[in-house]
Amino acid sequence: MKRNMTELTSRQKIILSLIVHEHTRTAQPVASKSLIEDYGLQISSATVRNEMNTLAELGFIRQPHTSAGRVPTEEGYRFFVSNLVQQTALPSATRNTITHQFYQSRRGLDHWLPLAASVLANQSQAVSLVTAPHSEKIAFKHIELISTRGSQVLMVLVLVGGEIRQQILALDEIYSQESLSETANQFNQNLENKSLQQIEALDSSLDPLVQQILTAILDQMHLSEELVTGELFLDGLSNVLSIPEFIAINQERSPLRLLEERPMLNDLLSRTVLTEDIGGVQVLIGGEGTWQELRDCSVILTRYGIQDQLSGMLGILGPMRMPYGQAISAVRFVGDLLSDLVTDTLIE
Amino acid sequence: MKRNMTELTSRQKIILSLIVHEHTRTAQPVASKSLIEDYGLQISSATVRNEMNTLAELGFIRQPHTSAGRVPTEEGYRFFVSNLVQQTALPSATRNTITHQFYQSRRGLDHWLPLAASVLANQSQAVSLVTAPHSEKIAFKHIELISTRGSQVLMVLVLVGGEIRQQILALDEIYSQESLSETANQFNQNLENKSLQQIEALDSSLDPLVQQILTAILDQMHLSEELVTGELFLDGLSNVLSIPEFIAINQERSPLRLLEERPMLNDLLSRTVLTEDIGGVQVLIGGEGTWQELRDCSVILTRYGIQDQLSGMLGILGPMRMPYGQAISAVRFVGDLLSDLVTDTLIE
DNA sequence: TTTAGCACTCTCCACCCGAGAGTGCTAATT
DNA sequence: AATTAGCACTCTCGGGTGGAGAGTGCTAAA
Repeated sequence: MKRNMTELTSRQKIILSLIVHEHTRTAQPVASKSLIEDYGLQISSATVRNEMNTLAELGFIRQPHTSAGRVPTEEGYRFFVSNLVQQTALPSATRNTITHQFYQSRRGLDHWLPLAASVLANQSQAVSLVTAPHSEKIAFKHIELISTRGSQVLMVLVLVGGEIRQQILALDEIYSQESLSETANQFNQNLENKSLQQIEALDSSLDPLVQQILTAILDQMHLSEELVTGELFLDGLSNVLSIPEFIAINQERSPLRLLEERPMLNDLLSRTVLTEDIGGVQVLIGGEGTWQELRDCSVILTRYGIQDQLSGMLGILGPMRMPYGQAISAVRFVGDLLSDLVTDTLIE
Repeated sequence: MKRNMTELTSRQKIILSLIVHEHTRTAQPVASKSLIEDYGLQISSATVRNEMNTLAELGFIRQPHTSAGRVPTEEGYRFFVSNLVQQTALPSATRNTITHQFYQSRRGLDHWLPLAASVLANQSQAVSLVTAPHSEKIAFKHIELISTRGSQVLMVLVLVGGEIRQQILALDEIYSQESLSETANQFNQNLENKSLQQIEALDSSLDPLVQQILTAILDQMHLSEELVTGELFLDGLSNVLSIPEFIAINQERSPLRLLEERPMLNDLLSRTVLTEDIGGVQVLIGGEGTWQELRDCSVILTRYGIQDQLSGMLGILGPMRMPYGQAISAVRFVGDLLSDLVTDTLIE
């Protein structure tokens, strides 16, 4: 029994690839005979069966029952994705169409993020998720105080990177718009590009207005530190409703719960894609022992944005039986596209 | 055969109510015998069957097949909701818990809206949706121009009602932050509380900077006119995965598509809940002939906000077999709660 | 090392059958 | 006239059976 995975003969690799391919296509166990017929292999089904036995010993494929065809195992998919998958680049016509959708009428992130989710969902026929980009280090850029009604003030805080946070402040007394603007100006002059830590270290002023606003600023900056603070764009849910893996035995264990429970999602994202540089695509197959909900699913994730400055995440969630080549290409393509867009509109 | 629906005898009403109740509980056809046993009726099953025949003639219940129990029809549910449903107010302990969640640490809409979706989903065990509130009439409140990099400028536009819209502008030439601030101030002085129409009617200035910004403002105000422009908060998807009505025969017809396709959703919302005053709860049963996707589902919707000023929508989407009493109460309760919160923090 | 041949295994589907749930109808009762 | 007991009838559901067919494993030959 060969232990080293890379010692597969090229024929074994071909057969494994074909099994994976055929199984993603038909969702059925793959028979030795159908393999040589459908792909025109110049070897007999008996030979294929012999090789299948070897692959089964290595743990890459298994039989649902005696005298059934073969199904890739989790290990099999993992080997396939690591060593055998070939990126099937999107057709250039498709690429152009997508790019055009993004660049027409530059509407900004609130247009691009849902569009990215929609494109990913369509291309992969799976569930897609896209998070808003997020500064690596939280720093003050600009504040605006707008008098609204009585002592209520709308604070609009812009962080370096372009993130906008708003809050309604109920101040102790009524201030005129002039004095509010003046106070905002002071903040803008003194705090520009200051990090959260630097601002926290400032001597606290005694002016109650300034004090109150400073507290609010710090609150908002702290909130912004959370990983997935703001919006999460999902799409393609209906792609996946008829896939048994997603309905699972009981609904408590459905993989979709992962998308609804923010703590779980944060955990997943921070443990995987956050460890990677921008541009790298990570493939998580079968929950890797950690996420029970993902037992029969795979997740493909990447980061987009600007290294060490600003980044968000995007990816797809689909059944383990998934066209990895296409899916990885789609994730990479959309990720790169968003990175370009974000770079063009960076708020320094 | 009685034609007038209100001519049901009180016993017929009771039986219809019980059938609806029992069917939502068990998802099974309801037998005459089980009805008198489980609810302790003082009449015989034969009498119940006679009444059932009348109800069947009126089209309120039907038999899946001869010699099976009875199931409410769409019409039956409609009659039940219009005439028989009794609001089962949420337990006061639950109400307090929920209210407390909303009022603790007043973080604003970005906290409340997902919370509302989550509460609705939990209370109804269905899919919930919440849209951000939206001004009835679009009017300018405040603008801020922030120089970022080169000739790029971040425009932050605040509308009356508190809606914030942002856009990155690539200006023709590089302007200093001072001149940008000055321009912004001019806008703030001249445009405050001006409606979209009023601003459109203004003489176009010849200053290229002013012209460019005015165009951007109008663009953003136009975007804000769309019904569901911004975020849509969904929750409870996993509640519904195991419900056959949602998986439907083919995934093209899944009711969940309605939540993913913005045009469809806009259509649904504008045709139903938009016609209603704030506080009114609308129940849409079985798509009412218009929405094929909702054939076996019901939607309960309401508006929240401030009449004629600012409003958003919230509601739930569940199987037609749904505990309407609870669901309607939950929607009404959360709607009222959000209305209060929005009123407290109105940006005039 | 590969392959043809063949017996063997297991699934899948169609069919049947009996039990049981629930009704509709009729005749008796209130 | 309304209600009810009684009973025959209908239809579903679940289990069991059996045959067809798909696919394998093994052996022996090339």
